[in-house]
Amino acid sequence: MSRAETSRRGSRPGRAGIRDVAAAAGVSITTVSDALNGKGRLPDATRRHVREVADRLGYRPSAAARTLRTGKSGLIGLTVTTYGDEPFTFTEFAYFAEMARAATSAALARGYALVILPATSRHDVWSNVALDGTVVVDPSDHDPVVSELVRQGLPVVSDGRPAGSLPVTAWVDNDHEAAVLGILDHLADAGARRIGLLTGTTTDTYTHLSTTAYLRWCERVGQDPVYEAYPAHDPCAGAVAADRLLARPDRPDAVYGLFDPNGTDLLAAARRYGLRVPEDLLLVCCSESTVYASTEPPITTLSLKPRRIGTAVIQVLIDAIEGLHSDQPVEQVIPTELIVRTSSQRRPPRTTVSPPRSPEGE
Amino acid sequence: MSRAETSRRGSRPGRAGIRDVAAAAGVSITTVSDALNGKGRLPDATRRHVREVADRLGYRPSAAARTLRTGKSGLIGLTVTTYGDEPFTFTEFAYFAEMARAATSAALARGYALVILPATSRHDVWSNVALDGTVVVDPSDHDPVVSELVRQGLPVVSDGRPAGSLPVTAWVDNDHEAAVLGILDHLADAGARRIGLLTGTTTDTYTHLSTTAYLRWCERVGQDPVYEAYPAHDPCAGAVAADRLLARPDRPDAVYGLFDPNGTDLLAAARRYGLRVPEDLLLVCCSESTVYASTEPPITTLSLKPRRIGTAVIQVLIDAIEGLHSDQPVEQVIPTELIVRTSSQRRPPRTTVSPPRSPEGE
DNA sequence: TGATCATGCAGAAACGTGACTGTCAACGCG
DNA sequence: CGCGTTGACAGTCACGTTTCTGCATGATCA
Repeated sequence: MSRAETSRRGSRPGRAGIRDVAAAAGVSITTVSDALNGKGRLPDATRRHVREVADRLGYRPSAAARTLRTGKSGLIGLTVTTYGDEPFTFTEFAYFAEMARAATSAALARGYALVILPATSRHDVWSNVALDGTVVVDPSDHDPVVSELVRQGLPVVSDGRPAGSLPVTAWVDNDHEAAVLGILDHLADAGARRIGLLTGTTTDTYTHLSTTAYLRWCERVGQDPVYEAYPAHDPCAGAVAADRLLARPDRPDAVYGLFDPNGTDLLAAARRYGLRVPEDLLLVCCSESTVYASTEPPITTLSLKPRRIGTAVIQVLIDAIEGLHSDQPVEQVIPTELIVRTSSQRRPPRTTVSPPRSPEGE
Repeated sequence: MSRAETSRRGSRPGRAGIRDVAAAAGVSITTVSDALNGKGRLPDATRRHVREVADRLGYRPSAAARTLRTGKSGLIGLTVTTYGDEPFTFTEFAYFAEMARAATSAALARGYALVILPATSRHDVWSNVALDGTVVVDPSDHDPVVSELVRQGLPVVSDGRPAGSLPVTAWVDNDHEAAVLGILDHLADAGARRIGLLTGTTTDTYTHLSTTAYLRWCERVGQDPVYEAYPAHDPCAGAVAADRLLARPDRPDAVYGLFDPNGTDLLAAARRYGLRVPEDLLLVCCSESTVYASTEPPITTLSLKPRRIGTAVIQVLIDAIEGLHSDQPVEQVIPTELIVRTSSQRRPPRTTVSPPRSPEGE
């Protein structure tokens, strides 16, 4: 029965199927499949011949059919808990962008592609895409999507240790407690007497762990906690909270801001109150943005190394997908990096400013 | 033949198939399919019953099987031309992030999801995912991936008008020429006598159109062009080029920077040379970043409205996918927005924004 | 020389769904 | 009462792969 060539006339004229290749090469579809996938036992001559014919016909195997047959789609879901309507979160934006970039790159290197999906539980979208696994960034306590995916037997790896009893397959995170303690010690070493904190009102683990570490440090060294909390998803609220923190009667002489925009917010607030940085106020914030290298003055930042996290998350997830999870632990901790700049050093290395060369005094 | 329940024992125990639902509901799989998809003619009682049983079993239709059958996957590829190894480009990063966010949101609203794919022509990844269409951001002259996709009959919509004879289905872009002319007029209105340009050495259409518009404007008003070009993908090269521009003997008294980081670069360079902004130097740059609202001084920026572009690209693409392209043009121009701040106003307290163009100029 | 075995390939069964076709009863109508 | 019509479903094929099974053919060996 030669229905291959004839009955396919109704399909896309530009797309050739495996049967067309088989007919053109004078072999069976089994041979074509084996030749192209490197399976079976075929002489090199046949293999080369089939590949040549396939190339000539512009044959591309149907991803849908392959997925249906093999059960593997090569797709990995990427989702971020969102605080608003947008699919991405606002606050950790530079972090997420870097992390997503590294994750995309790492996945691509192993033959997988990333699908951006909403954290909301929209069944119609989630169930319409065949996933091999999912990356969840900063999952909330009882994320219904995560539970559903795990229930379906899909591996789920989270960026950020899961809160509560979220049944993720594995997670990758920083040691936020150690990072905060390191910063506070760094500020104290630079001469800070009263260190304030700009934190969030959200209940995610990052905010929680960092704030707890701050409070414990304060207790240890005998300092009264000085902090302001604000809803981290509101960009304006950060500026207001920074202003409030510096307007307090017990004004801190050093501040650590947990979120990316806090550096500029605090800098602007300091200017308003006539505080010089770092002479009157030491500043550190957690950020991946490069703008803090060229602010006036440059601001010391804590990098959570999103590139490394994104890469690690993907490696762990794909290992789980391919059944290579072996004996390594399913919990991975990535070290943070403190990028020390002028804003946290009481004695800044006076940079010599080159004199302005004015060619024609204006 | 009741092989449905028995032969499926080898599959995932957590996943029920349509046959399981049919058996549990006491109907045929046709009825299940019709009931869940709203097709056929079924009494509401049967429809509700089937849906209830499906929910109870946690039935989720196989996306792969549905894709194979219907030919639609609900997936849209998103790719960006890359200048390095990373899948995303560096320079237009804030732009791309905003655009991708809006595109994701718009796609989700219509039941589609976005797949991040590399611009490189890696067949093994591209052909492993079943796409309904693709968004290409700033495609290069003769992108082989685009040609291949179009050849397969897939709709391709580009962000940025295609260079050369790239056979895209449709495109969405700003009017870059008008934007540049508007900025130059704006700077001239503010008192600029010699306006410089910080541009790129790349050959993409954005850089090309903008630079050409600048040169034409210079010719029209009789000013010698003063510009520096640098490879836009190198973050350090921007700072060097900004420095070089302000070190020239024919130093401009106003500069427009085509790329996102140019604002901070130029500001830093101006500080090095003791130039006050805006008194000695007027500054505008093209950026989507919010940091320019709180720099010292705040910098006037041109926004390309990536949110609107991302949304428009997705709408056009999905219309093409679903065959709704109707009679509207396949080329859509999104207006830019000039966000005027202190850096481009010689008299800061002036709040009223001067009208953009004066047709009776030189 | 017949049994064993590796080689090179073909046939056909799935994968899970959507859609087309067919069947059977009930019903209205002349 | 016979007949066309319609509602409510069931059976079955096809989507395009991968893969299991199996059949020839020639080589090797006891």
